[in-house]
Amino acid sequence: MDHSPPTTVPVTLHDVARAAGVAVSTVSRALSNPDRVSERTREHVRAVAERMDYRPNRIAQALPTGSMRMLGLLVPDITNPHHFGLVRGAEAQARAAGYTLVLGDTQGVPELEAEHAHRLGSAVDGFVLASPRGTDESLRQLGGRRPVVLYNRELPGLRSVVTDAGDAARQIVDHLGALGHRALTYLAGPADSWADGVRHRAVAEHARAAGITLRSLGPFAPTLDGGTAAAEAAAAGDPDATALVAFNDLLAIGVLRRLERRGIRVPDDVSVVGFDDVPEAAYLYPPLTTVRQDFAALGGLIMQKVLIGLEEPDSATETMPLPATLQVRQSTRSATAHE
Amino acid sequence: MDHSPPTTVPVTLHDVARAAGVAVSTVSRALSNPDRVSERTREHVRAVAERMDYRPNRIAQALPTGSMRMLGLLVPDITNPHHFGLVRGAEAQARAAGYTLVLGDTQGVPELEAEHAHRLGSAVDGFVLASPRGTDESLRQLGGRRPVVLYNRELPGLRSVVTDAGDAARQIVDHLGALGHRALTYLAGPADSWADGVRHRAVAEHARAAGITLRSLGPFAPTLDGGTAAAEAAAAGDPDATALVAFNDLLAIGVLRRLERRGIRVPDDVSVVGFDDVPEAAYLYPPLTTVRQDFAALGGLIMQKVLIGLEEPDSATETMPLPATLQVRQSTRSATAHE
DNA sequence: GTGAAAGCGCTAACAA
DNA sequence: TTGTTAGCGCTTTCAC
Repeated sequence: MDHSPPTTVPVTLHDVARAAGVAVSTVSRALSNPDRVSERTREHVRAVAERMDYRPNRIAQALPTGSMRMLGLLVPDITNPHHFGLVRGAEAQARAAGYTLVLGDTQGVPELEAEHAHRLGSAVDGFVLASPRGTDESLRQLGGRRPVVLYNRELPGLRSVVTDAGDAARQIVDHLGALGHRALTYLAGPADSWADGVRHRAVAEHARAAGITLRSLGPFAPTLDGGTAAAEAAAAGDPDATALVAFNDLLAIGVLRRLERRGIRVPDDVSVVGFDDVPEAAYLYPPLTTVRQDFAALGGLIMQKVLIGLEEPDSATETMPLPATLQVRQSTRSATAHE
Repeated sequence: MDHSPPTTVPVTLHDVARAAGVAVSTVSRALSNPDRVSERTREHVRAVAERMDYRPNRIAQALPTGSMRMLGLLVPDITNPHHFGLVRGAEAQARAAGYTLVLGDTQGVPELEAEHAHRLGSAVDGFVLASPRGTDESLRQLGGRRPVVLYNRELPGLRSVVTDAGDAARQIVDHLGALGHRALTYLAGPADSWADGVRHRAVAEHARAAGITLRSLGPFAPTLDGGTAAAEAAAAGDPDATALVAFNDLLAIGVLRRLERRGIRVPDDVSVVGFDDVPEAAYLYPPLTTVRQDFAALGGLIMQKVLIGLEEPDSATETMPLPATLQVRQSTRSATAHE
C-alpha cells in the first residue's frame, strides 16, 4: 500500500499570536522569557501554542541571537572505539548546557576536516576538533571565527585538552622495564599525527633514561589493518625486541590478531602494549595492557571548555593535560619467560 | 604561556558589496547564481569576497531558503559497530548531494530520540531514524514536518528501509536445522524494538515450519552487558537447547564471552548465531556465525530516500526490504557433536 | 545586468 | 505587563 507523507505547513509565532489574541513579542516572551509576562497570559499563550503544536523555527531563532545552540564535535574516525566515550561524554555535557551536539566524521582527512568545519562554522556555536592532521594554520583560522577546543593537540592561542603522554610513556616503560624487557619496538601511527609524535618522543625519552633500547617501525595506519602490517614488520624486524608498544589500541589489536595467526604467542613470545583502553581491550585474548583514560569525563571536560570559550571568549587558553593510567592486563609479561 | 583567542568580526555580504562598489543582490548572485551577472562583475566580486575572506552566514542563508543543507541521522547507539557502515555510507551520500550529515546518538531512549528529533527538526532538511523506539504516533508526527526515513521499522505513510528479516531467519533456521539442531533459544532484544519483534516472529515461524522447538529468553539490552545476562539466563534455561540465536551481534558477543568464562564451549557445547555482522564478528574467538548486510551501501540508499523525500515530498512511500546473507563461521556446529 | 526593497520567523529594544 | 517595530544576513522578486 502506498501512502503519501502528509506535508504540514509549519505554525509560526504569528499564527499563535493571532490565535491567542496577543502580539508576537508576547508569545515570544511567554515561551522563552517566562518571567516577563503575567502568569495569566503566559499560561494562555502556552496553551494555545501547545494546542497548535507550535515549534519554534530554530533557524529564525538563531538569526537574531546568532546562536543555534549547537555544538560540533569533529572526530577523525567515528569507528574508533576510542572516541565513543568522548562522544557520549560530550553529548551529555552539551545537552546539560542546553546544546545539541552535532557529530562529524572527518576520516582523518585534513581537507574533509576543513570543509566540515567551514560548513558547520556559522551553524554551530563552537566546536571540538579531534584533529591529528590539520595544519596549524588551518586550525588557527577556524579558531578565529568560533570557539574551538582541540583534543590531543596543542597549539598556542587555542584551547586544548591533551593526554599526559609523558606520564603515560613513563608508566609503560617502567612497567616493561620492571618485567625485564631491555629492547622495545615502537609501532608508530600516522607520520603527521600530533599525538603520535608526542607519544613516540615520550616513550623514546623514558626508554633512554631507563637504559632500554628502542627501535621504531612505521608509520602505520591507526586501524586494525594497520596492525596487520605492523605485526608483519615487527616479525621481520628487531629479533631482540621483547615488547611492542603500539601507537593506539586499534593498531595493537590488529597486531595481536596477526601475531596469533603467525603463531607468535602473546605474551609468551612478545609483550604488546596499546594506548586508549578501548572497550574491547579487556575482552581480547589476551586482554590488552594499555593506557586508560576516563573518556566520558574527558568528553564532558572538553565541552566545558567550549562553553567557557563561548562565554568568555577572551579568557586565557591554557592547555589542560589529563592523567592517564596504565592498565596492566595479560598482553605483557616478564621478558625472562621469553627464551 | 597564555594567549587570548583572536575574536574576528564576521564579514557580511554588505561589507563585500560596499568594498566592491555594487549592490548586495549583485554580490549574492555573483556568489550563488553565477549566470545571472556579467562575467566581469562576477570575477570582480569574487576577488573582493576572497580577499576579505568572506564566508556566508549559513543561518541567514537558510532563513529565506528554508534549508541549511543539513541532513540528520539519529542512531540508538553510536558505539554499536553495526551503525558504523551506516554512518559512513550515509555521510558519503549526503556529502555527494551537497549536504552536511549531522549525527545524533539517542541511546535507545525514546524521550531522547524525540527531543533530538525536535531540536534538529527545523534545522535539518530531513532525517533518518535508525531503529526508532518512539511510538508510531510520535514518529508520524516527526514525519509530517520534515522528510523522514525509518531504518528497521515500518510505518505506513513513512518511507523506510528494512532488513529482510524473514529471509534471514529462514537462513538461520535452515542452517541450524541442517546441522541437526532440534531445540533453539532466541535471546530477545528490547521489548519495544520493532526489529526484535520482526526477527523474533520470523525465527519462530520458520522454526515451527521446520519442526524445531524454539524457546525465548529476554528481553535483554542489545549490548555486551546484555549478553552477559543473556548467557546466564541461557545457562540456567532450557537444557535441551543446542543453539542460541541472539537478537544482534553485540548481544551474541557478550554471550560468547560469558559462556567462555563459565566454561561452556562454543560451538562444542552450544552454537551461537548473531545478527548484523559487525566488523569484530569475524575476529572473535570463535568467529561468529551471523547475518550480514552491506551497511555502507545501505547507508547510502537510505540517504537517497531522504533526498527523494526532499525533492518529491508527495511521491509514494513504499518500504524497501534489503537482502541479508547468513555468514557461516565457527560459532555454529553440528548438534550431534554436543553430547 | 544590476539595484532597490520586501520579506524569511524570530528576538529585543523601546514605547506605551 | 504588553505592543510596536527595527533589525539579524541573506535571497529573490520586481523595476529599471
